[in-house]
Amino acid sequence: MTDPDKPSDRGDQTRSALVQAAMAEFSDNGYHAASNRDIAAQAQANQALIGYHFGGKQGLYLAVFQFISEQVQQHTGSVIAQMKARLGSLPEGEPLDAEAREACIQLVLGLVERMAKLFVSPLFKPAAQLILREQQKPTQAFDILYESFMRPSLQVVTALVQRLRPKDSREDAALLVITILGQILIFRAGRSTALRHLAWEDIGPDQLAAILKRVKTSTRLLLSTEDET
Amino acid sequence: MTDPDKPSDRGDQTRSALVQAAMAEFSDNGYHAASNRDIAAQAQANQALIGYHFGGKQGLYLAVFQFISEQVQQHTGSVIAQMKARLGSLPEGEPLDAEAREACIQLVLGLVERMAKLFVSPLFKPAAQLILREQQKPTQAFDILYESFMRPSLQVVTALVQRLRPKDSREDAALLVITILGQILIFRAGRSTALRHLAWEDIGPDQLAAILKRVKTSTRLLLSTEDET
DNA sequence: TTGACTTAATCAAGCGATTAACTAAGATTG
DNA sequence: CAATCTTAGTTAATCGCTTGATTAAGTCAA
Repeated sequence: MTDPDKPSDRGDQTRSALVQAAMAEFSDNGYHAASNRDIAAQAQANQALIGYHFGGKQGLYLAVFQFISEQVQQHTGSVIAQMKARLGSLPEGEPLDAEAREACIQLVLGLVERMAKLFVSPLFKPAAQLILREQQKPTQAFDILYESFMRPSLQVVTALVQRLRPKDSREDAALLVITILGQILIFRAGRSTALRHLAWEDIGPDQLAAILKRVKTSTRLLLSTEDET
Repeated sequence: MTDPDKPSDRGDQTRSALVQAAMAEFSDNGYHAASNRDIAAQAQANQALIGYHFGGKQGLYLAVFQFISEQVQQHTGSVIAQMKARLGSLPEGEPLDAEAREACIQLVLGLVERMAKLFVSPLFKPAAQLILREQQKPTQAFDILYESFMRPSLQVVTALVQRLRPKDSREDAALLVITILGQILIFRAGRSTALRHLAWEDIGPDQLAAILKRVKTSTRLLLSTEDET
């Protein structure tokens, strides 16, 4: 019964190893450049197992995005849940008092911090590259990403922002959320440019702290200031 | 002498056609997925001409980035020049008066507008995708991009920002510039997510106007507000 | 005629997919 | 109990096809 390293089925271990290897290979140079042979070799498995377990290269590709979605949800799920709870407990019709405003701002800043850490993490690099590529040429894989964690997160954050800036339309709030995200995303999407311009060799703890300070300051400012007309 | 559509050498036309076709093909699914045969076919040229004119696939790839660099410089060069001129004419040691501040802010907003238009333009889409890909795995091509137009632009904007926020260190200013850029970049790098969340089908003139309004408002705010400590 | 340019043909190498044969572990029999 | 069957997982080998590069022959304006 109590087997040491999970007896699970042999198949499960193989599938997992293939997905891990595939994520690395696909992210490295794209779907086409990754070869089933290389993926199998890196997973210490036979090439034909890709066909057996996933139906083929494309099936494996989609399985990678399933895996990524689960990973991200584990990382941000708790903050999103907190936001939903707070949103539900907010007085419905009327403006927020200072205390409630600050609590909401803290929630948004918390999510900003989590996402910044995720984007910058070396462990998340392969996944981030795959997500970025799907943004340029969305396939079926993008739907998996969007429905599983992007839509839920964006919706709840936007709702929160709209409570903080009651004069904003839903589109105004959504635009603000997107641009706040952009301030973080650029450290992944424009990584090399950012590093060179900042004369950083890498993004370590010190650099992450500097990024967070900048982005949190800006975000707080943007959430607190009503636009002039 | 006065030939209608440039007599130029046959070779020039072939090279140009190959570069254009290559940009489209490379951007579509990446370096490896693009085949010399497809590129040649789209350029209505023979496959072996790639070897003859560019030495091989990689040479053609680099030529594409030369071309992109020239394109971008034509698009943003004038604003950068204006900035350099303004920077030179600013009083050296002392804080700026309200008039000078506003002029500097307008210059930054002008660049923001140009870059937003560029990022969003369908014509620039292939180039943008190639630039994004080079950020994730920089090759020799990234050096071409960075040295030709990224470094000059970033340096002058950062210098301008530092005059607007004298308390900021050079790194503070650089960070602010990067995050402002991020607010624009996300509409290219995170295009699909942004479109879905905003319930936009595409980024047309109306959507571009909304983006510009949001980004310009935020940028002005960020440039004008000293950070609290 | 010269030299830049272009062409069709060919090469070895790598690709994704498929197949038939093999293994191991459970379930079903007599 | 043991012989047999069933099924999931795995393997090596092979298929037709496309890849980037090269080459020798050909074109064409100066």
